[in-house]
Amino acid sequence: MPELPEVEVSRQGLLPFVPGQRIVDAIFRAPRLRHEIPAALASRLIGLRVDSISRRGKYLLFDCESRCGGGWLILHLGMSGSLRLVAPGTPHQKHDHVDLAFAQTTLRFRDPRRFGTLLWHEGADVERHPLLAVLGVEPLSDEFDGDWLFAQTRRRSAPIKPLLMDSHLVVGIGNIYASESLFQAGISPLRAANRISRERYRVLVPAIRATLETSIAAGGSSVRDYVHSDGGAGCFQISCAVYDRHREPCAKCGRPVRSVRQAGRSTFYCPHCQR
DNA sequence: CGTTACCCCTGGAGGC
DNA sequence: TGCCTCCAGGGGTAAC
Repeated sequence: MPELPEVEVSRQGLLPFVPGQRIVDAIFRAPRLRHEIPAALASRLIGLRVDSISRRGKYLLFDCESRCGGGWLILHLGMSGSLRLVAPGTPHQKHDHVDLAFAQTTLRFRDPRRFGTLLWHEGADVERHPLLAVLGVEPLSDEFDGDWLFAQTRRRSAPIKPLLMDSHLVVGIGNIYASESLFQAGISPLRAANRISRERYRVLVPAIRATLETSIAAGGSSVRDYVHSDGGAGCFQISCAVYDRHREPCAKCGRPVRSVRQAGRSTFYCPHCQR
């Protein structure tokens, strides 16, 4: 489920409850998610205080006293991961793979498909972790603007849509918001990135930013429900203009939305409104 | 170097 | 009801 907005909203949901708390227990019920979970990780974590929670792309970064002998817990929700805060002692259900227990609450990670990731980085410099060091710019940062993306795509002949999803270029834009942003900007997802004008990139980038920020704001209004509920990601089913609307009428022109496959992922767009 | 195919895994939807 | 196929909001790696 999670794209950047879901990860950010999850982070915001944890902020009032987790930072400042000490890990009193760590339970790993699966030997591995995407990566193997070191057998010694639980004992390494117990006793450390979570000082802050930050985000890089779709990774959540838990600062566990990293500047005084600790390190960073790196969490990626993958395709089907979700976080919840539950009362201590709450029975776990299927696919509840990780518990981080604090004095008053337990952070529980559920991930049916196990594409998620849990990693430990010893020491303070988490940005130098191999998986983080190669990441591109944050889409909500000032650095990410139309001129920058135009410059970055001069030698890229791939279609723009899979490029927007390339985390080595820009992080956090997943399959839904890539389609939605391109629809808002009126750009065909099939168009080669190096055949899009600077002016159109100056429309696309704000469209991406607006799409992500709108979604964060919508999720943010129900943050408590999200992190505290055991329901799914219902609050994130923001109205999509084209995503998952194959053959439905386009909101702008009424002609049918088309679905195509690009780099193994479904793309939705309006052939009439997007060029 | 840039681009794409494949793979990891479980579950739900729909066809027969 | 069961069985099969396909699909799913991610991303690292290998091969072209």
